[in-house]
Amino acid sequence: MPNPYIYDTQQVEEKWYNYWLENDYFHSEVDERTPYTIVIPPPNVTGVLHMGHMLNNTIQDVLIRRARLKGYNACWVPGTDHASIATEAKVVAKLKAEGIDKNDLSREEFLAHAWDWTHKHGGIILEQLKKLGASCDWERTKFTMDDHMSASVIKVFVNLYEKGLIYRGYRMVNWDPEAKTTLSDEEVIYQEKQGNLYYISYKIEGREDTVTIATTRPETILGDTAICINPSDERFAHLKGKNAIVPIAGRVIPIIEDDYVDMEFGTGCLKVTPAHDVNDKVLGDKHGLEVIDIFNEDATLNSYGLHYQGQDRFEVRNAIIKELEESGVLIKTEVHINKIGTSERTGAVIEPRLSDQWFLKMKDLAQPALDAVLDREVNLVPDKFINTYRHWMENVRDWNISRQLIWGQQIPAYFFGPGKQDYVVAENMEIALEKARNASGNYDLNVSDLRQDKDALDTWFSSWLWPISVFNGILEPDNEEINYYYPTNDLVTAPEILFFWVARMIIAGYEFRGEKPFTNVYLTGIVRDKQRRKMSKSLGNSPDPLELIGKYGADGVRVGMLLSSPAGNDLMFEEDLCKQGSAFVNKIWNSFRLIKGWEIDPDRQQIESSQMALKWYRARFNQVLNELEDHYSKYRMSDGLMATYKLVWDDYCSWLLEIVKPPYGEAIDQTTYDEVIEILENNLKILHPFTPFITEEIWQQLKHRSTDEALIISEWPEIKKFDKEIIKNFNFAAEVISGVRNIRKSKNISFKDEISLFVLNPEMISDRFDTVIEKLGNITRIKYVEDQIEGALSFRVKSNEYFIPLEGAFDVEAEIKKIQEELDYTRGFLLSVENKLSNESFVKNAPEKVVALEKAKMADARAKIEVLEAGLDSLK
RNA sequence: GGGCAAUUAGCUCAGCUGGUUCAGAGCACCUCGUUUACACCGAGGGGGUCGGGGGUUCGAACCCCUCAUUGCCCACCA
Repeated sequence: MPNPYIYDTQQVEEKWYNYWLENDYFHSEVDERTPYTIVIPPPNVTGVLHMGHMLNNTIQDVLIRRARLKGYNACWVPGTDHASIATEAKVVAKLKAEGIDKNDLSREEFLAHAWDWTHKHGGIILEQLKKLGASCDWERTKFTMDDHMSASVIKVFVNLYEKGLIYRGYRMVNWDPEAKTTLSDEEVIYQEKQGNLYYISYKIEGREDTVTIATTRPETILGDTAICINPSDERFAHLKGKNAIVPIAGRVIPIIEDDYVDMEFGTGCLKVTPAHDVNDKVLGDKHGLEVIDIFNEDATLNSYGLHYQGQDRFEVRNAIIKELEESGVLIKTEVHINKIGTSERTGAVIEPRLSDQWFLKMKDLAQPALDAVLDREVNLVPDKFINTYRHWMENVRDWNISRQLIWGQQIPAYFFGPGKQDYVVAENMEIALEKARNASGNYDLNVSDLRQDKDALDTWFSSWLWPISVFNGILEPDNEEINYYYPTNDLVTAPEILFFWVARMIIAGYEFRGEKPFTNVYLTGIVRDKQRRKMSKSLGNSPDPLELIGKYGADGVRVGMLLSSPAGNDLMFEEDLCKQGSAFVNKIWNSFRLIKGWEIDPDRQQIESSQMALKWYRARFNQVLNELEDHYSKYRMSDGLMATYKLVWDDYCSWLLEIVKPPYGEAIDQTTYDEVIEILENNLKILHPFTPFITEEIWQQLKHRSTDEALIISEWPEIKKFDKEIIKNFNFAAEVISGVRNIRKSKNISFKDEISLFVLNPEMISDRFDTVIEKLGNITRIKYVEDQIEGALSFRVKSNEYFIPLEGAFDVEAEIKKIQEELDYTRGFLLSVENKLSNESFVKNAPEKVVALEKAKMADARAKIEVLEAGLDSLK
C-alpha cells in the first residue's frame, strides 16, 4: 500500500503538462511585451535523452518559466538536428542489417530510407523532454532539414560563395575511413595512444651503406617520395644529393634537405609521404615531390600497396613490419606514445587525405564575433571560457564544410564540364543553368548537362544559422518574428560545442543579421559519475533519465540536477541528489497537507506570536527574493535553488508554520490563515521554475482558478523593501529557543512539560518575539528579573542571561564548569580583539567601519564577561 | 610542447573589490525523539592548521612567487 503522506508524481505531472498544453501557455506570438527568447540546442533527431540533456534543458526551463512569470513574452523554440554523419551512419547500419548496401542505392532511394528512419525515431527525444516538464513552444518545433531551413542553408552558401568566402580546394583534410567522409578539424578528437616507433633502413642508391629513418606508420613507406635530412646535420652530410631506395617497393627517391627536420628526434632523418601526412605535404609542395596516395577511401591499400592491395592499413602495418624484419631492414622498435586523431562520430582513426573539398574562409568572418565576446556584447558564463574562445578565434582556420554524405543539404554547385573549375554555384537548377550557359558560353547547355556536386554540407553549416533560421530570418530577413525575437536572450549549452556551434552562431549572427544571436551563453558542466567519468551509453554508467523521472518525479529530478551544478563546473551526478530533490518536493507537499487540514474560526482573534511570525517571514521572504534576483542575474542556478530550498524548508516550514500552527484540536483565526495562504502562494511562485508540477498542483488545489489564473502564467512576487531589524531580532529569539531546547535535551525534559524562563538584562533583547519563544519553547511565561536566579540552569545569548529553574536537575558543579568554559573562551576572544585595537597600524589603516565593528565586538565581549562573572559569583 | 582553471569538512561546492561570521551550506555521519503535516520528519551534535613552502600587508582561504597534484582546451614533430 502506498504511503499516504507521499506525493504521487506520475499522474499529477501528466495532468498539468496536458493542462498547460491545452491552454497554450507555452506558445508565444509577437505582441507588445518584451520578448525573452531561448533557442534549444537541437538534439540529434534520432537521439534519446541523456543526462546532459536533462541538465541542459532543466536550466533552460527554469530560465524560461521565470521569465514567463516576470511578465516577459517567453519563447523557447524547440527542434532537432539532422546530424548528418551520425544519422547516416545509423541508417547505413540498419540497411546493412537488412542486407542492403548503401552503394547499391540511388541518392533518392537512400534519402527515402533516411527520411523513413527520421520519421520513425525522430522526435522521441522531444517527447522525453515533455516528461521533464520542458515548457517549449511546441508549435514552433523546427528540424534542420525542414524545407525552409534547408533553403536558408543553400541561400547562405550561395551568398558566401558570391562574397568569395567559400572556395573549392584540393587540400589535405581529415578523412574518416569508416564513414567515408571528410571531417572538420573540430570533429577530430586526439587521443593519446601507445604505438611504436619503427627504425627502418633504406639503401642508398649506388652505395653500400644505408640510411635509417624512424616512423610510426611503416605502411606508408609505399607512398614515400623522399627522404629528408636537416641541411646542418653533419652526420648526414655524405647523403646530400643522393637517392635512396624504398624497401619493398624498390622505388628510387631523392634525399632532400630541409631544416624542418628535428635532428634530435628519432634518427634525425625523415621519410616523406606527401599523400598521408600534413607536414609531408608541405615538404612535398616545397620540394616539388611526387604524391603517391596508397589508400582507397576505406583505408585499404590500392594498387600502390603492391601485394598488400586490398588489405586494411592496420593489417598491412603488422605484415609490413614482419616483411621488413625478415629482410633485415627493421633496425629496432621503440615504444612511442602519440596522439592519434579519431573521428568524433565513428571513433575511426582519421587518415590525412588529399581531396577536393569546399572550404569557408574564417579569418575575416571571425573578427566581429571575437570582438563581441571580448567587449562583453555576448557574455560567456562562466567567463573563464573567454580565453579559450579568444584563442580559438584568433587562430581559426578555414572550415571544411563538405561531407561525402547524402543525408544533409546537397552542395549547390553544378558542374557543366569536365574541368575542376567548370562549375557554378546557384540556389537552384534553373539559375545554375543560366549561369552555366554564361560561364561556358555554350547556350545549348541543358539541365541534363549539369551535375550537382554529390557532397552534402557539414551539419554545423545548418546549425550555425539556428537562432536566425528558426524564425525564418534568412529567407525573409525583415519578417516580423525575426525582428521581434532576435537577438535571443540566453543560450544554454555544453562547453564541448563552444567552437562547433556557439562561436559559429555568433559569426553567422553578425554576418547575416549584423547583430549577435544571443546575449548570454550559459555553459553547463559535463555530467559525470562519481568516479568523474563522463556519463555515456557505452560505459553504461548513465542512468536512464526517464527511469529517474519515474522514480523521483520530474520535479525531484530537476531539483537533483540543479543542486550542484554551478555554470561551467562538471556535475558529479549521483542518484542521491534526485532523492534529495524528491524529499524536498515531498516536504512541500506535506506542508500543504498541514494547511489543508486546518479549520478556520472566523471569531477567533489573531494571537501575537502569529502576527509577529508573519511579519518576520514577510521580511525574510523579501530578503531571499533579493538574493534570488542576484543569483539569477549571475546564472547561479544552484545557489538560487538552495536559497529557495532553505527559505521553504527552514523558514517557512520549520519556523513559520510551527509558530502559527494552532494547538491540537483548535481552529486557526481567519487573519493568520489568509496571510499564510498569501505567503504560500508567493512561495509557490518562486518555487515554480524549479518544481513546476507540484507547485501548480498545490496552486490549483488552494482555490478554484480560471485558465487565466494558472500558476505558470501568474506574476513573480514584487520585490519590496524589508526590515532587516526584524530579521535580526527574530534570529536572536531563535537563538534563545535553541538555548531552551539545548537545556531540555541535556536534562531530558520532554517537550510536553511546560517550563519557566527568566531573563536577566533584558534591555538588549527585543521583547517582541517573547510570545514566539514561549510557544516554541513551551514556556509558561517569560519573566524579567533583576538578579540571578539561584539554583537554576542558565544559558546566555549575547549578554542576556536566561534561567530555567528546575527541581532536581540543577548541578552546581556542572553549571560552574559550563560558565567557566564560556568565560575562558570569551576572555580569549576579548584579548584578541583588544590586541587588534591596540595595534596602531590597524586603527590607522583599517576602514572606519571595520574598526567600529571591532570596538562593538569588544564591548559585547566585555558585557558578556560581566554577566558570566556575576553568574559564577552567585554559584560560589 | 603552449595556454587556462582548480585544489576549502567524508562527498559536492559557496566564500562575488583582502577586514560584519576567532572558516560557511547542502548531503552524509552521530545522539535523542512514535509532539496530532511530513521518519522522504523534528531537535541537537561532531567534523577543516582553506594542497605544501615562502612573501606582501596592521590583517590573507582571498594578492604575489614557488613546488605538488588534478582537470580542461589548443598544437603537424615523424
